[in-house]
Amino acid sequence: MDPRFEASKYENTIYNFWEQNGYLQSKKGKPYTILMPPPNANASLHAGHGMYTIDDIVIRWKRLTGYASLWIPGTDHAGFETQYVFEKELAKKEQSRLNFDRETLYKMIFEFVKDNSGLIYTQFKKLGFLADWKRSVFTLDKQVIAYVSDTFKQMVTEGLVYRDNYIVNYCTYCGTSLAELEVKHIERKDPLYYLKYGPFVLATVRPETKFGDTAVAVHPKDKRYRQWINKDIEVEGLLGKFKVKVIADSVVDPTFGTGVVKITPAHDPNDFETGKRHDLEIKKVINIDGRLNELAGPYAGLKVKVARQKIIEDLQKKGLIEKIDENYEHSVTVCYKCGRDLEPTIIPNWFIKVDLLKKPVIDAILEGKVRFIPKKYKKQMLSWLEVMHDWPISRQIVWGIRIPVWYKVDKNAKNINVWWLDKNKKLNYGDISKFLKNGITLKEITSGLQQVSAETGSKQPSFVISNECPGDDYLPETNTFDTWFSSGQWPLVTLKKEEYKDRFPTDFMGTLSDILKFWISRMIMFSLYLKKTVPFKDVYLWSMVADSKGVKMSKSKGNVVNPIDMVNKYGADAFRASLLFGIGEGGTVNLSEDKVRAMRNFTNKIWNIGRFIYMNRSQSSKVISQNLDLKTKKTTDEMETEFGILRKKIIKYMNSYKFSAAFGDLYEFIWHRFADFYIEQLKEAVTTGDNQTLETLEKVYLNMLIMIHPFMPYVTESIWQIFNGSSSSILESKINVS
RNA sequence: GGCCGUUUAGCUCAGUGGUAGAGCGCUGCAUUCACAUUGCAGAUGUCGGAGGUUCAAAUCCUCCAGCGGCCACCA
Repeated sequence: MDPRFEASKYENTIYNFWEQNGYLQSKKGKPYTILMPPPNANASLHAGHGMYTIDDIVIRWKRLTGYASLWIPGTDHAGFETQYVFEKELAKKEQSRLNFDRETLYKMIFEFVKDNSGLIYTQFKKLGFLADWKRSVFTLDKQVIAYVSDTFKQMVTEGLVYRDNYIVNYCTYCGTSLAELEVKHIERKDPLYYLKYGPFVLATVRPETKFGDTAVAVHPKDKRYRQWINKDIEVEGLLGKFKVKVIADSVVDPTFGTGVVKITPAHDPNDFETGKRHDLEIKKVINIDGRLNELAGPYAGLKVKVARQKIIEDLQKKGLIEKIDENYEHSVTVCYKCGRDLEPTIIPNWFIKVDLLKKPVIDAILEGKVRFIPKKYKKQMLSWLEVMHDWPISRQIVWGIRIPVWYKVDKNAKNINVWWLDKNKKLNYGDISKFLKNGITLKEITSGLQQVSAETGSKQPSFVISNECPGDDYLPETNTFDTWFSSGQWPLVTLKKEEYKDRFPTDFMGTLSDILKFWISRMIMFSLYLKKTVPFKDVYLWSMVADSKGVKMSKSKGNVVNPIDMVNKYGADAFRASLLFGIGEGGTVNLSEDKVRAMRNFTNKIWNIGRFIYMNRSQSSKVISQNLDLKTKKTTDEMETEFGILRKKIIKYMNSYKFSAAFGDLYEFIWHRFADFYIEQLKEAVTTGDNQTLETLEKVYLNMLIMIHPFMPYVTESIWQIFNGSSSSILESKINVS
């Protein structure tokens, strides 16, 4: 044995050994199943992925305690995320999504993802993950698309899906609407304009939406304005005089500004709700390209921010601005992806009614059918489920599973807006009837199709749900499902049919806490809806991996630790252990090179204990064992007793998922009790040929190796094979937990 | 504004009613010894603050403050 454990010398050989000898597959025994949270197909490993180690520890521990543990991997197409990355690549070539029809764009992204996928699995293997890679599932695999489409069909049939014109947060840059979870709120200073508005003065940060005002609201109990309620007022505006109704609504805070609010249902979520309550007209003045439309008169065609400046100047000229508060602080909703201001706007969307679906989820959590570790996430989950609104599932991007809907288009077709490229690659936009009347064929439109937006409500065209095109006179819905709509069905598409009998619900779901609401909630929801049972029993949430000071890693801060660098330098075992050592369960994980180095030193300590025993074993194999002297006997007895106690403690910790505590105790025992104390005490006896003591040392040592194997698989397996032969595996060992 | 978490050594963090702990860093000593990626010894703490419960509180309770997370609202 070398005087040092050189991880790089063993890791590949050991992993290949596991792979070639079927250790990635489950063995006989009681089933135990973990589904890997699918990373983005085109991702490469970052520090956060390191936490998948937790799942691997559980898989290995369960294997050693006699379970047929199985870890099924997969990758996610990550719709919005991936298209965003791809569009950035396009932009480098001075192109944009608008240059391509949707089919071409889809194919291009598909190729892009294909070129970049596979890397993360190679990296996972480097970390030693015992996953059954042959069973990998991609969320755009045929059977997944079919399953997800069937779910949609069933939900439509059961009345759980509706289309509606709904105010959504729309990112004019990314070109799609976002769910509430995908928006970010930031605090910002913006000017608050006090506008003269007929008999009133009112405060707004968005004067450019005033062309879409369809009411003015005051608080019902506000005495100042009581006389105006339900009356029309005449307002002098930039486009001349107009009349607008005064309504009373308790959303108005009489102490804010002047206590008067303009209501713009088309461009503000609150105003939209208010508008619904008072049955107000909806006047859209901003198009989804972020520009004002013809209702804005001379300002039509201007982008929102430009228009705002111009409008303010013009209002000032007309003397319609009373004052401007330049230091107004408020929170603004921005796109979580590109950081730009979101435009609340009304576009047709597909929605899932969640009221009926979320109830069983809440019950299951309350009944403890799904447990959360750490416990605080149970409360967080429940409080979020309570306020959960209907889920807008349509995204106006191409990278994803298309909503399998086809609109019937006949001679009288209308109420369907289309964006399409003609033969000359020129983008056309408008109601489909306009094009058909001008002699353009449906085929021409579909071959260059970018987007379809069908009206809702009474104007909604008829449609059929089908994966295949039902006929020549149909136009496909171009919206795709929200990524979480498909990944939410992950537990329902990863197992083989026959496995649902004994591997479902699965046992453990270890994932990052920041997708608790996006993903975990939806998986439970879909599973309860479709399978009438929860998808997994225990959810283990780990927090963000941060740098040594607890600061989130980011390229701009320059504090990113590359896991693969750490693995190459110090070994996979050291990197894995550094994510666990000295942390609280569910807290921030601080990663630093110092810590990885400390753990590398520990692997070396484990190795050298083995080296000591091994050297003496080969030397003393022919020496006849002596009678133990009393002191030596007492020490070995103590050692065995102490290890016995530790063993029970570790089992207890592992059963309650206290990985850090388990590893910490093993570290303490192996280094500071076994090596520093017992070996030192017994060294003389062993080196002078006391075989019996050496055997006891070896027995305890090998048992220790088994216990720590889930945490440090490579060094333990390497030593095991040196002691027991290169065809043996530590994974064949059994830890008796009873 | 609501809920949750957190505050312990220079740094990063464990600890849970009974003598304050680890890793890294620091100081001194040890070298043909399994390992210097080592060993031994040591320094550094009013355990955020104030009250309370208890024979006994870092640990349980109340209040306050700082930090963090989640949610809601912001014309």
